[in-house]
Formats: sequence, C-alpha cells, structure tokens
Amino acid sequence: MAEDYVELIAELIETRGEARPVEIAERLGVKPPTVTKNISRLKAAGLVRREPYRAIFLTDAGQDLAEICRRRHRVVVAFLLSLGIDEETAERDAEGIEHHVSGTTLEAFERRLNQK
Amino acid sequence: MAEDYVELIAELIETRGEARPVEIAERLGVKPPTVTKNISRLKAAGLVRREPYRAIFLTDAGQDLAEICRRRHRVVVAFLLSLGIDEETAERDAEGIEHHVSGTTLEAFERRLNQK
DNA sequence: GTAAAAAGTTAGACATGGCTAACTTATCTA
DNA sequence: TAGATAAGTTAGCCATGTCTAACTTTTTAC
Repeated sequence: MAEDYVELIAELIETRGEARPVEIAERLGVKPPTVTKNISRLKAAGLVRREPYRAIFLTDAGQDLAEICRRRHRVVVAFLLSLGIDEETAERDAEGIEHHVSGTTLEAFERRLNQK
Repeated sequence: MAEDYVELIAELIETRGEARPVEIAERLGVKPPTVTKNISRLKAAGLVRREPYRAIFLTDAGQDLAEICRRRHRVVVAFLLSLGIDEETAERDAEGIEHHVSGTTLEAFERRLNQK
C-alpha cells in the first residue's frame, strides 16, 4: 500500500503542485475515508508529513521510496511496451507486477531495454 | 489466495499422491490453522472437496483453475529464465507476478518465448 | 461576511489472511 | 493394543484495507 501511495503523492506534487486526499482517492479508486486512514499509517511510518485538512507532503524517507518506486514503475512499463503490449494494459499490469519484481529481475528488464 | 492453494494442491496430488494440510502449510510458509481456515473457504467457493482430517481433493472447477494457474506459472517462469534470470529468483518473482499478468501480457510472453 | 458546496475526518462495520493456545483425531511404534 | 507422536481443528486474537453514515472544517461564491 505504502508504495502506491508515495508514488502517487510524488506524482501529484509534481504535476499538480500538491497532493490532496480527494485526488488520491479518485486515482486509486478508493473512498476518502480510506485515504485518511492510510495517510495516518504512512505518517506513523514516517513517510509523509501532514496536518489535518491540509495537503500531504513526503518526508525524506518518503521521497526516497517514491523515487525508487517511480523508477521501477517506468522500467516495468517500458519493458511491457517493448513486448508490443498496448499502453493501457502495460500500465494496468505494471501496477500489479512492480511490487513483486526483485532487483535482479528489474536489472534484467533494463538490460533488455538497453540492448534494443 | 485461492490460486496459490489450488495450484499447490494440484502439484501435491501429482507428485505426492495426495494433498495434506501440513505439506501445504510448509510450502506456503504459513501455520496449519491458517491452512484449515483457507481450505474451508476454498470448499465454500466450490474449489475443493474434503472431509475433516482427510486429504484434500480438487473439484472440477478447482482443477480447471489449477490448470490455468500452473500453465501461467510455467510461462512466467520460462519467460524470466529466458531473460537470463537465475532459477531461484525466477521462481520467487513468478510467484508474485503471475497473479497480476493479464491474458494480453501472458500472450506476449509466449510469443517472445516461441520466437527464440 | 455568510451560506452553500466541497473536502476531509471520525466512528463503526466487514472481509481477508495471518497468528497462538488448547483441544481432538489419526497414525505410528514398542 | 496402548501410549506417544504427529496431524488437524477450534477459538479467539490481531493487522490490513476497504466501506457507509454522520460530522467538521475549509473553500467558494454570492
């Protein structure tokens, strides 16, 4: 869960300037109370900083994790696309696959991408 | 969950002659009570047949699902191996990845395997 | 500047999947 | 065949992640 959240929060801050629960809820396909609860958990885990009713920010640890996740996500999507898979499917499958790809496998994906 | 269980049950029946909770627990890395509970759920879902304290059998629906899962598992592992990933990592990653691979992506994997 | 709308939170419920402790049933073995 | 061991179950707990209903806070728009 944490990975999906920090990844999305980083993206929202970059593209929208800030990360708001309502946006997160829409993007993840969950309801606002779920986001509230999960953001509290991320805060407890030291990944986000946040005051009630305000926008959400990533801590340094959160940013590091987000960076790793986003990079991995990009590699997985690019790899699937390189197999001729359509963009929508590649995005959807990557969302599920990325959390189970070891460093070894990720490197193999990158090697394959580079050698083409 | 169901997929991991029926896949393993099918494999145990094939290699050991029967599927026993203690084996399932070991292979999945969980404790026996967890297996008991999950087997009840599989029974409720119509995937397995079973009397208390006896071995576990797959229903027709369970066998169909197991067949799909095992075939998909084999494809994912073979694909990872074809990328030069070591067997242990391929098995471990496949376990996580296989549940998130769409039909489209699975076909892409197979295409790639066949064209080599 | 206030009232309405939007956003966010709290409380409480539910399903899933895991655990330990304690018990029952089955199997093995002396 | 009886006692010990192994296997399986039951009961009850916990964490995660989801939801709805009701409430509060913030923002927006007159």
